[in-house]
Amino acid sequence: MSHDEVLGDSDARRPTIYDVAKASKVSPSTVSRTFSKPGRVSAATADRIRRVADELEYHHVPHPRFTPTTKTGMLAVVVADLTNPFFLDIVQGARHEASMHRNTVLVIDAQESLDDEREAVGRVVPFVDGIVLAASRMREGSIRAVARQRALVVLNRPMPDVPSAVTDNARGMHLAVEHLSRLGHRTLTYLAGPEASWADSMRWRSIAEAATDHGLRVRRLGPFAPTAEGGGSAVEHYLARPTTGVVAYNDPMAMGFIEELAARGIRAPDDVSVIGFDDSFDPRFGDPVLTTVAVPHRILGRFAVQMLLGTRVAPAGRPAMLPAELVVRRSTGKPVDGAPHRLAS
Amino acid sequence: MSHDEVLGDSDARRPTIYDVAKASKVSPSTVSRTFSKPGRVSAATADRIRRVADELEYHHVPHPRFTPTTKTGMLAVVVADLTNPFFLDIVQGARHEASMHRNTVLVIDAQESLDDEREAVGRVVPFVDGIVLAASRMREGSIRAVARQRALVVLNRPMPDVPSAVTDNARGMHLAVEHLSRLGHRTLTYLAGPEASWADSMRWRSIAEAATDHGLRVRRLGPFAPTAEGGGSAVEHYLARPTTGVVAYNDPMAMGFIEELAARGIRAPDDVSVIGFDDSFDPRFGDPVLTTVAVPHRILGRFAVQMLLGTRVAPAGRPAMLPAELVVRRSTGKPVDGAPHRLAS
DNA sequence: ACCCCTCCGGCAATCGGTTGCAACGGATTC
DNA sequence: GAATCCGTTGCAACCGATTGCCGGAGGGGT
Repeated sequence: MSHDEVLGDSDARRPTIYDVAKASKVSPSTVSRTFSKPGRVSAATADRIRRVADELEYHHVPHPRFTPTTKTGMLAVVVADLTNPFFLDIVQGARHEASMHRNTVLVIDAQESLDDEREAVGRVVPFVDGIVLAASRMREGSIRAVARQRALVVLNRPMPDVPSAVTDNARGMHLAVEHLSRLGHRTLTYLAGPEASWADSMRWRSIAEAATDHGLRVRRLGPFAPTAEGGGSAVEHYLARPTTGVVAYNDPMAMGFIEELAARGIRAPDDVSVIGFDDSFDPRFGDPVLTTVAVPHRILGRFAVQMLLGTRVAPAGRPAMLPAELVVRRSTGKPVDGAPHRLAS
Repeated sequence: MSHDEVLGDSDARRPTIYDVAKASKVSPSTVSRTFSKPGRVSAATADRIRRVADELEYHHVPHPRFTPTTKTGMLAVVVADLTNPFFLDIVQGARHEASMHRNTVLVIDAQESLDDEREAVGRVVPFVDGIVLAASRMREGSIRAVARQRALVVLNRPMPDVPSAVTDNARGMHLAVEHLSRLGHRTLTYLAGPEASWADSMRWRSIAEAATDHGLRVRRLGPFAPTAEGGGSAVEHYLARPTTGVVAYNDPMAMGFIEELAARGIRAPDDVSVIGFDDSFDPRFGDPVLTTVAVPHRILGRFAVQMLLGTRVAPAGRPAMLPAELVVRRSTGKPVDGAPHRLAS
């Protein structure tokens, strides 16, 4: 991480108090005091200095002895996609907890891009007291490197020896499969999310295990983008070999999937049962309202900030585990006779 | 804005390279090189220094000659409420444009709180190259003070002599009223948003004008919180003296209003026509899908960043004006006979 | 034995704004 | 006329990490 990568070039240099001092024939300290100690400089000289400063386009920014060791009261929260309400909730939780301790949260939307994430983290690291990576796509090595520089908490991705918190994906997936099994489903499809995501591989592994436990068959489809669009694009592949039950990597995918099905005249839960993950949508919206595995998003964000600020001690060495539960709403039901075969195109 | 307000107290001082140097009996420069110039220091000394640093809990942060004049490649976007998709879109537009110029966007959610906004802006200002205030609640004086320090763009609030962009609220409101008038509505209610918001007073003024032009009567209700909850809480007051047409300060309020009505057995558009503002919701969701005044959110964000980076020159002295249009969806229709009187409780 | 080159660590300057201390000059007071 | 005081300004140190330059130590070649 070289100089130029971190900070932009300073070719278009702004003027300094020294320039202003020279131009107005006073010492730099007088210029400094003009701006930062009102009244400490005579009105006449202050006026003169201000005029010169305006001319030179010197803009004064309060510069309270910022050194690499001073605390700034700012925390960065890096998310993969701000338009996913799941992350929005994490941010809200973090923000709330931070403001209780008079800290400011800076949100960074990495847009699922590894490069953007790395660059943003590199830029922000010298200026914040701590960092929350809410769903990092970075390599473990890079994350550890950051952790050596600043207080860091990783969410939704377990990392030994780095403070981290995850939700109990295995249990959540188990509940989902059990629910589908009880309803009478025998074949499932898993709509996979980003391959770089720990949660995705964890969820796939868990659904496979749970399916075996319940004597069901499950198939993996994807990867797709973890968005409504991604879910929609899964439909075509799905219809080649449909199943009565579908579990998506996350809620936006599940919703996009249901919509695209509806556009083709296939309805949930009548023809297909669909389960999402994260409980990220406001249950007042959507049709049908999505059955989903709920994780305590807001608490995750709160947790992370508490760990950063030292309010809560992280369990040493291993990630904290938060519970998951199944929220049964109206996108799941009993499979109809003949389905899914009548769907096959 | 004093020292202590801007940066947190530094009582819990972190160790410096000087501490490490003293403890490992080398000069500070050697410590510096150990971390920032790999290979420049012999493996033996480097190891020793690293061990001492670990012991003292010195964490090295690359510190690329940061001075008040260096550009950091970071831009701050301050929004009033991140959970409002309207702001989310502005952020996306800003983010996209910024990343095209290799800049990073830091999002700050002020949660409609003046204090939080002021504090956050004060903290972030020394470290960013520019700031976008997407819906500031701050006083004009404070905003101007910030503008003197850093490149600044104000959105949704016109400010003479400060670069700003607004949407054509008057025209948008005119279209909304015209639409309702054509459908046959004769009485309207405006659900007001935050009083500190310029957009709110502008929208109220515009609807009053437009109503006069079309010979309608309009009443103002509020202020309410600019959220779904706020809209819901408006219902009670509304029902005391209902009208057939309702225009809300923004979309979340309109949605919350419709929901709460539905909970009481009153349906839009059958019993009441409701229009929102901003077109912030994904039209795939919601029931009924909201008729709303659409403003080009994403373009606003893009615009702002272009003005910050100097890619686009702002019209001097006065705010740039972006067009608004009416998106007719399904929350508006002809008023039924007898309505609204049969609603009166 | 001499020269040269490389490797390594230290000295000191630098960045830009802040601040403790001292000096200066005019006005007031004895 | 000298002592005192206060408001104003300048000098120089400081913050913490980086970096150009230099010099000493050690190795290899002739």
